[in-house]
Amino acid sequence: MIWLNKSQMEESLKGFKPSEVHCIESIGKNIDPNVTKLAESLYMTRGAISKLTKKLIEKGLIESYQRSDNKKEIYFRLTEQGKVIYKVHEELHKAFQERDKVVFEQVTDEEFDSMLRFVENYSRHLDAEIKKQGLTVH
Amino acid sequence: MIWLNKSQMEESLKGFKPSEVHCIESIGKNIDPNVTKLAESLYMTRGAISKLTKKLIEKGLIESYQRSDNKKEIYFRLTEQGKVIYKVHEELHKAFQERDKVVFEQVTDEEFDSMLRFVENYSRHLDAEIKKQGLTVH
DNA sequence: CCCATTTTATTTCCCTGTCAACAAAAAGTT
DNA sequence: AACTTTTTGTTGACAGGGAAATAAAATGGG
Repeated sequence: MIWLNKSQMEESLKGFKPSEVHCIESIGKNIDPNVTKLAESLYMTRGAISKLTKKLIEKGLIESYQRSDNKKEIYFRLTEQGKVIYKVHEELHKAFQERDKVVFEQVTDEEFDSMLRFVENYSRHLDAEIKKQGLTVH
Repeated sequence: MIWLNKSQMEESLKGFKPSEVHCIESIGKNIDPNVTKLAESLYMTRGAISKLTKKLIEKGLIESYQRSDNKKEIYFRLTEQGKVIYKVHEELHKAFQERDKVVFEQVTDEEFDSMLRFVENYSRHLDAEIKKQGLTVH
């Protein structure tokens, strides 16, 4: 086990695009993710995911596999190298959370609740408006 | 003066990309905007603005002009056609505000203040962190 | 079982915006 | 004034991602 500090971790992710890291993250977190699942979880088109996974396979960070009872869907898993990136990203995420903790700690429960309530409210409102008529939101 | 309802306004903006409308909006709001000013206000590179304005000129929505005492900077203004788009967008914006008013009215002053305070706090924190060391935020 | 429909993944084409190189003008320095 | 540096705008190469067309497999209905 090798321990890296924050800048070392950042350095080791330097060679990868945010979208690639996000894709690795999503593959690591989901169970049996396929193109469609990844597209939904990353809010991208299947076409984009198809290209992204292809690139990640070429880089040796992920690999694809199929089920014996399904010749259509293609699933992905992390390679050992991919798992390293996944871990580094996860640790880096924690480090940033730790760094920013002070700000979030100052927020009281009441304040947090009211913010959450507002966001949920607005979200519900927009969903309703979208359903009501067109597709535009703003 | 012609009055349009919301869907009619949306329809009349259909032929323009969001970036184009935003650019028109920014040109309409700023005084003597040049490429650099627009780039800053729209958080885009000068290259992107240069191409965008070129396209808007071809479409006849804006026109460029120079100052007699400055042969370098190029300013933009809306044409009559551009002003129409500007107005429609502005009205549409108001319409959406009106539509969503109910949600925002439910937020009390205290709640609003606490949200604002949090955001300012976080923003200041991130600025400080960026200054402190690298350029990364997350 | 067979055909129509749906789901899934891939590919091609296209558009948008960034980056880096460049040219021209302005500003600063000596 | 003559130079260097900075600012400003433009261009071309490039990459990322969306839309639509396509192919292949799965599902559903008769």
